[in-house]
Amino acid sequence: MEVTIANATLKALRRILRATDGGNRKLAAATGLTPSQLLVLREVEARDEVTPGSIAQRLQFSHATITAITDRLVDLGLVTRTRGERDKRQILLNATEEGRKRLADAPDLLQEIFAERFAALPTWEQAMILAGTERLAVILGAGDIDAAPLLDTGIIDRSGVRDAQ
Amino acid sequence: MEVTIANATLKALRRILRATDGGNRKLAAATGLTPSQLLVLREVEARDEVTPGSIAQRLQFSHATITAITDRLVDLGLVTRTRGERDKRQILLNATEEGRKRLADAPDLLQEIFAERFAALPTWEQAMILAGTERLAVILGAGDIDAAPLLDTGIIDRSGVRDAQ
DNA sequence: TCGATATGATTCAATATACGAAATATATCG
DNA sequence: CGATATATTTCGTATATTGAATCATATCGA
Repeated sequence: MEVTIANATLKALRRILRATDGGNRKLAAATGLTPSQLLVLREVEARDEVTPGSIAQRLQFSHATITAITDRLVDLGLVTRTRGERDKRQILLNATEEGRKRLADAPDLLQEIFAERFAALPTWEQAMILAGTERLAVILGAGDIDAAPLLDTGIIDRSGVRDAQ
Repeated sequence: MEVTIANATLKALRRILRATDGGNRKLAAATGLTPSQLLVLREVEARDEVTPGSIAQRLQFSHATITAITDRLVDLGLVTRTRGERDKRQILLNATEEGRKRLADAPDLLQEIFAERFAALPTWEQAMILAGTERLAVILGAGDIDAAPLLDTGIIDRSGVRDAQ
């Protein structure tokens, strides 16, 4: 059964995930935040006026966890809580100036790595990598990739990946 | 300087990281382990006779953390501890049968996703994605990509990012 | 050989993470 | 209005994570 292309891609992808993995901790440490705090702060800053619930969903955390982390971020003065006006059950989170600054100051690890190595590649190769990576992002991200259904409903039985050839 | 390609690639890469991120938690939950435990167990199973220290280094965790997680894995009967003979300060970790089984049973989330979506692509596109992804893995992984030196000593080309603190 | 120092691992204390279940407040629907 | 659903928080508990201190073994220099 020819699984080679998919498998090789998976293998490469795992290497990428592995390589980029440890960085998060270091990065967070550099900002004086924990990885989770950084994650949440990023989410809040990216789109203002977010509710804890939406962050929980997006980050695959429980509401309780988001509440706890938000508590800390508010204590640190990086995020503010406001009661929603349209719907008073909701809480709206916003990043403070300090919060935004903290994020802006955070060194972008991937960026650094790229600055060193990606630029050295010939343009055609850069273009190829871009194309492949974007495509992969679409595949993985398409339709709000939620692992839940896959895991919950019992793993897809198909053991072999069909491979055009 | 054409930063655009690098930037677009970064953006796509972040989407990938984002998409694959939540999965880890789900995956771990599905195996009855925590993400960290799964991470360590994988490491132990991959190469037998590993020392806690090497895992700590490889995973960017402190020794204390590895000790704690190992305690748990031993309690669960998934890993064994043995004193090293060559060097009696060392502890050698091995995965038990049960440990290996647990890993084998763990659903491979990326695999599942690929089974559904990757196979649907035309071969030429699969090939392109593979090429790009592998190249990216090399770039990111080359020379044992350790975030530490980059962050700690600010070796980076001083193009703009200043170290936070 | 001995003593100084280095290394590998653990223990300890403190904080943060993460969750489910229950509680609270508000919305919405009939 | 009352029933039910939704958004968030509170609470209790288990785990994660770290730095500092500790213990045992290695190794190096004289």
